[in-house]
Amino acid sequence: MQAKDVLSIGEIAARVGLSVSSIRFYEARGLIQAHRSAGQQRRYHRADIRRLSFIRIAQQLGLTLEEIKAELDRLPLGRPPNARDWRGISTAIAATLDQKIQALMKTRDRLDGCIGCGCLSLETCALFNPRDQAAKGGAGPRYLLGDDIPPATKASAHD
Amino acid sequence: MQAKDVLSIGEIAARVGLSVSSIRFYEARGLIQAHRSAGQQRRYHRADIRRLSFIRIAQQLGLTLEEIKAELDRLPLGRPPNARDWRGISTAIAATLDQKIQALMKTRDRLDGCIGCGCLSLETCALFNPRDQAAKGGAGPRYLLGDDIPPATKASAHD
DNA sequence: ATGCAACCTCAACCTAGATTGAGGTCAAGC
DNA sequence: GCTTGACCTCAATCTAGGTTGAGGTTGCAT
Repeated sequence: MQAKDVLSIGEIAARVGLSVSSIRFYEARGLIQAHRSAGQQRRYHRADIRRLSFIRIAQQLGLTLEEIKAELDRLPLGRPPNARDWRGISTAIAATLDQKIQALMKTRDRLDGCIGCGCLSLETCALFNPRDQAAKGGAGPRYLLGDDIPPATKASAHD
Repeated sequence: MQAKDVLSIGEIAARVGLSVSSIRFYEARGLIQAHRSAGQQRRYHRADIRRLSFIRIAQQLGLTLEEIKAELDRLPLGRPPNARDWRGISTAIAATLDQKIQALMKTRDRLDGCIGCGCLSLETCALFNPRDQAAKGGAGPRYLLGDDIPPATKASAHD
């Protein structure tokens, strides 16, 4: 297990369990950079393994690439990040996760109330109220989980 | 407030707080049906208000349209669903939600362990382990939340 | 010095969940 | 009976997060 300091994209992909195409995609999105060989092939440092692994984990945790980029942008520029740097941003992400869990539990409780009260009877039900916008605007269940709520859409619902 | 029994798509859209285009989209996806006027315009029944509202709520709860369709398909066919029918599927959804919360909390705990153990040190870390596939395969954070885990992808990671 | 796997770019395609626009029809009020 | 807003279909576009393929280079081992 010789400590190889410079890796090709295929090598680093195998190391972190990502596809080559994803890594190029992340580069296009600004989450990672590579320097190039004389023939324009991407070359990575050992430290990039950690960076890519972090991306993978953060995705498992439900963060968008935008969010992940925001965290990564807080890493130091001049030197490779150390354990403390990583611990810092992991802690930040744990907090984000907590918020998402809280939001989900709150919603769960509301649903409970709705079921309990013989609800789904409209008008009185918070979940059924059209003015109670939450799921509009993007793909996926994201708003629900604690992200920005987009400004109310046109739905002129005067029921 | 006259009880109108038949509604146009614009009317029902306003009632439930959805856009007209979404409702057509849901129809294309098989979540709702309309009968048609002589001139091919969609006509909805009062009972469809509840159906569409349910779709909205279930989305807020983070279900995909596929999942929502699966629930709706369990409603009776011959008659309009009653309160008990709705209560039944709401309960089912509460259970799904619980699973998602559990999964999220478990992941949160794992992250905690990782931070605590001075982790992010690779090799030993469960979250950092490439073989620990979870976020691959589709869009969004969905697998994480307890959905099907897709079969392991090619990543030949023999680190 | 050559062969071939791995790399390069760029464009097209994919799913989910829609919105927007073009071009055309319906129906209700005056 | 005509105007006008609401409706119709169908195709294109969008975001997120990628994959796939075409067509063309690089670079390492023999």
